[in-house]
Amino acid sequence: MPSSPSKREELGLSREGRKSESAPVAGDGPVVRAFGILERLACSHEAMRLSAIARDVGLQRSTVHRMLGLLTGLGYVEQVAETGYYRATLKLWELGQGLIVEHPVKRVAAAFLLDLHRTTQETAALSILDGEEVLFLDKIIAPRPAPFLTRVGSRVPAILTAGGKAMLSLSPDARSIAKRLVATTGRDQGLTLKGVLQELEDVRRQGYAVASYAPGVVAVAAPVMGRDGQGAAAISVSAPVQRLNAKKQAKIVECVLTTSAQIAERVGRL
Amino acid sequence: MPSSPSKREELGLSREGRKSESAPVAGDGPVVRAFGILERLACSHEAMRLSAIARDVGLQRSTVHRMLGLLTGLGYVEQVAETGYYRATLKLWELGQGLIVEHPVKRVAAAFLLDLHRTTQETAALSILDGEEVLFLDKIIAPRPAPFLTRVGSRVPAILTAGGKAMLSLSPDARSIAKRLVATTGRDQGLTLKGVLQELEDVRRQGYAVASYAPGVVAVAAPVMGRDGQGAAAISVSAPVQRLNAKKQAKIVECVLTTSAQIAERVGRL
DNA sequence: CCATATGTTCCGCTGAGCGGAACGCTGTCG
DNA sequence: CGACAGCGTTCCGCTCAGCGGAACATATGG
Repeated sequence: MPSSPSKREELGLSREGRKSESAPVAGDGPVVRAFGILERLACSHEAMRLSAIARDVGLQRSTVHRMLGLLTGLGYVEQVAETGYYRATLKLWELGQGLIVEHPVKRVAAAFLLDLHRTTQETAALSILDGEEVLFLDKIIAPRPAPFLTRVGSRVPAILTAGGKAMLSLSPDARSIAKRLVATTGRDQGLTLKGVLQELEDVRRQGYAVASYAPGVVAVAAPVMGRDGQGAAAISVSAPVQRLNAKKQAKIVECVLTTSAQIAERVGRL
Repeated sequence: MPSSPSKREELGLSREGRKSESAPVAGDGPVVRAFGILERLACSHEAMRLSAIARDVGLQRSTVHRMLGLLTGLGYVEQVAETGYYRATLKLWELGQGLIVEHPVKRVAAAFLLDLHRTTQETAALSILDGEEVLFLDKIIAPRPAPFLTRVGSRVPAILTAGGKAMLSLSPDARSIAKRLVATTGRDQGLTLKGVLQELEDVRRQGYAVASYAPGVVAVAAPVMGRDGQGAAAISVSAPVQRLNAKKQAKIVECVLTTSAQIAERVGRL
């Protein structure tokens, strides 16, 4: 019954383009353009001048001006009073917050994540697999935090993180995803398809994954099994190598495994 | 010299309309309609059928169909495979998360909020004043949480919360805001303009506010002074009345006051 | 002072979006 | 079983929202 043409391409939030354009949306319809402008603004972190936006999205200044008027009317954008620069408001955040609050996995996992943090005294995180990337849903950072590269709401290529490997190890299309990932992001990491698949197999067998995405911090992750046997999500504990020894790592592995099982059980019977 | 016509009306996220329509956006341009549909979907919490959306938003089914196609292509919406229902994706959340992470006040306040929670052992929250409403930016909930009505990302009429009063007490247009609020939401609360203004005056003098928005839980809040002397934000501590006595409340007041001063100092010299 | 870049307004043109109508499908009721 | 109702989807002619070039006003600054 369903169906829909629309090619549903990559999300591609282009994390903070600094001066890179988020996408030349010229040639599309008004709706696409409006979102292009809003996204550019949302990624910017600072108020932008009209012409900067126009340049980035590749549209006429007059067009951008009108669009910004619409977006302002809708409450997604505001002008800084003195400078006249444009800036995204928090309305987007409000909307998004309403979404995440209702997310079933994140909902039940929250409490367990807190427990996990308390017993290990390290950073605990929850992530899901979306396409070839891992999306961080929640994170409880340790008092003395390690220099993490990820934050809640950010994306990372799946094979690079422990959580990503954990979920990939249960995915039926792991092979094709791994292939593409090795070809693209794995290029400079020196990853081989064979090696990756072997590792995923190991992960699947032992039930947890280990990885070091940010330099100097290692993460241990276990998949949260959905009722379909695939990995619905992954929980992980990350700690700087200095604070880690064989014994502590073993303990963390154990905690992560039991916690993931508990979450899976609660998610299973929703 | 900025400028811009656009009336910038209420945000009005219409928290979970259940079956109320988020807005009859018919008669507007494509951009406004697209956002209307997306908002409706984002507030829904469950996947919706095409015709339900069309009814709520007051548009032709064919129109909604095309719009949903666009939104799907952009990655903001997806179809549930089996049922064909439509649902908002987490892209909105990702975008919003990028915004909030960079929010200056929330950034510096986060650590202090955690301290505040640790020393008081109760729920600590950070809110800002937007128009006549208070918007909750952050919250650290106590282990045994009280039955809160608010969540991060939600809005509440300003006079009803401790944080709102704290910020209002420093606002130059407190009078006009209070007037409108008393007329609307204060109607059933039995608030009088005179009483509210008197209370705000008291709050301004003593530097903190007390309120009980959710039944059975009282909150103590202090404004975080911006460099312009107005309240840039407010921090608050909430606790169920059972856990509260005069001595503990006094301690909380003290903690909240010192914390707000510390944050203000750090925010001031950014 | 002119030169440059910006934000803003104006206006004729055009195609993206519009919505009525029709089609295929799936249930449901008589 | 056929009639019916509601749904998602597709088609198509119409039209107005959006388009962008051009002109204008207003800073910056050399």
